[in-house]
Formats: sequence, structure tokens, C-alpha cells
Amino acid sequence: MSQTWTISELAKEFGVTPRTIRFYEDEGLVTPQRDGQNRIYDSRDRARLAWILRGRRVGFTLADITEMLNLYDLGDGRETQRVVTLEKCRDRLTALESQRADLDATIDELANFCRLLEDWKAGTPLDEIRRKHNAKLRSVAE
Amino acid sequence: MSQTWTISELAKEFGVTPRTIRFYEDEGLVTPQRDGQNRIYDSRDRARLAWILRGRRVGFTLADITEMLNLYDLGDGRETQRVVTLEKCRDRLTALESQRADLDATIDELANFCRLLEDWKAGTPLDEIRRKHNAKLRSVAE
DNA sequence: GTTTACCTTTACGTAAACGTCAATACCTGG
DNA sequence: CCAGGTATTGACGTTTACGTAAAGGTAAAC
Repeated sequence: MSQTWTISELAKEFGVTPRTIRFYEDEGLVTPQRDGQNRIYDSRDRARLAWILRGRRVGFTLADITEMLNLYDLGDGRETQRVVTLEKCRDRLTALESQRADLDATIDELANFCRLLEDWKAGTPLDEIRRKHNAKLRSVAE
Repeated sequence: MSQTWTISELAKEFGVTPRTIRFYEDEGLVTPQRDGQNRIYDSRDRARLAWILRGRRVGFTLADITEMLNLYDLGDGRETQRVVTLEKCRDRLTALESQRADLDATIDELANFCRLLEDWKAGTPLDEIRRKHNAKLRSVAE
């Protein structure tokens, strides 16, 4: 028999509440088995949960995540179905990549600002420091 | 005189509604000048707006964004203030980088699945294709 | 002069993603 | 046999991030 988990075990492991996991079930994102009335999660449920939560950390809505998970369910395997799925998949990838560009830009600016703060020892006039860095920040900050 | 914009100009440019921009003002994220009762946005407001919206695309809450923008306002320049700001800045960076890791992993899996879909021409048995790819997907999908 | 096209404020509405009881069921140990 | 702990299903509450009228001000255009 392969390993299984209870709801609170998974909740603890992933740092969410059982309520959250039950909510995802209501939304059809996970479909655990039952032992009597208790939920039993297998490794596939666990993997899906991990996927969902990572998606959430990346900023997706549950609707987004639902769609992406549905992409993995290939349906009946008809050719048109495959083509549509592939198309959606690529759209998602494009979105993800542009999101990564945004993320990189944000990281860049924050890292830059970090360096500014590191350079700035008490006594150094602000103007001088700011001159050392490019003007982008100045346009955002005061 | 440097360039200025109306609310609907910026709204159009950034693909949001004027309501959104006014809401950000209510939250103290932008503080445009006024011409009579009409709002006038300068290049600094514009830059802040761009920053806010990029933050939003990356999945931050407005509270997060507020905090990050406040980091840029260096306060009175006292040393302790600088240190605290630097610390927060670094924490943010850490979070951003772990988010980037999540994003990369998500992109990886989706790209992998894309390749699977591309390989799968009608007639090819599913099992055979799945064997070609690693087992991670199988654990998430059906 | 009035229609059109913006702008404004105030205020209530809403969807998403859970939180938070409440009432109930099921074992397990003393 | 009863308390304690964990499970369940409703059902209503809450926060965030705006949407959506309602009611009006101003200024150019016809």
C-alpha cells in the first residue's frame, strides 16, 4: 500500500489550514478518498496540493489554477482537444514568462535600492549617493 | 514644464480604469496635484503607478506594495531608520527570489507538458509518451 | 443653449479566498 | 462511561480590490 495522509497532516506540512484544503475540494481541485467520513489523501492528491499552493504563491487565482490543472487532464484524447490544450498551454507559458520579466525587473530595482542603502553611511549626503545610482529610482521615490 | 497626464490618459496607457487609480490614491499610493478639482499626474506619479501595477502583476497585495514603496521614502535619514529599511528590503528580496524559484518550477513543468503535447500525435499511445517524460507529471495529472 | 464628454465625490455592491463559529460524529485513554 | 482530541458539514463573517451606479461640476462643440 502506498502512503496516505490525513487532512491535518497535509495542512501542517504545507502550512495551510484544513479549511483551505476542504475549500479546494469544494472547488474541485482535489478529490480525496474517504475512510468512512474522513478524508484520505494519496500521493497524487498531495502532488496536486503542492502544485496548487505553488501556483498560489506565484500569484495565480484559483480559477487560473483550476484551468491549468484541467490542462493536465487530456480528456478523451481527440486530436482537436489536444490542439486546444496545447494552445492554452502555450498562452499560459507566455503569461508566465512575462510575469517572470516583471519579477526580474522588480528584483533588480529592489536590489539596486539595497545597494544604495548599503553605500549610504551616516553623513554621506543623499544627493551624492543618488547620483551614484541611475535615475529610475528617483522618479519613483521622493 | 515637464509633462503631465490626466487620470484617463494614465488609465488608458496602463490598461486600468480611473476608478483603480483613484482607489490607489485613497490608499495613499499616489498623490497627484490638482488643477481645480481635477487630478494632474506628473512623471513621478506615473513611475509610481507603473511600479504599483507591476507589483500587482507579480502577485503582491496592495499592502505589500505600500510597504515596498515606503521603503523608498528614506525618512529623516537617521541611521537606525536606514538599518531597519535595509533589513526589510533584504527580506523582501529573499521573498522575491523564492517566488522566482516557484515561478521557474511552474514554467518548467508547463513547458514539459507542452512538449508532451507536441510529441503526442494522434495514434500514439498515451503510455508510451508518458514513459518518455519523467514521472512528476503523472503524479499530478490523472 | 444644450448636448457631449470628460471630470468629481459618495456610497453601496461584489467576487475571491478563505476564517470562524456551531453542531455533530468517531475513536481512544482513564 | 465520559472526557479529549480530531474529524465532519453547514453557514455566516471578513478582507481585498476594485465595480457600479447616482448625482453633480466644467468646458469645448454644435
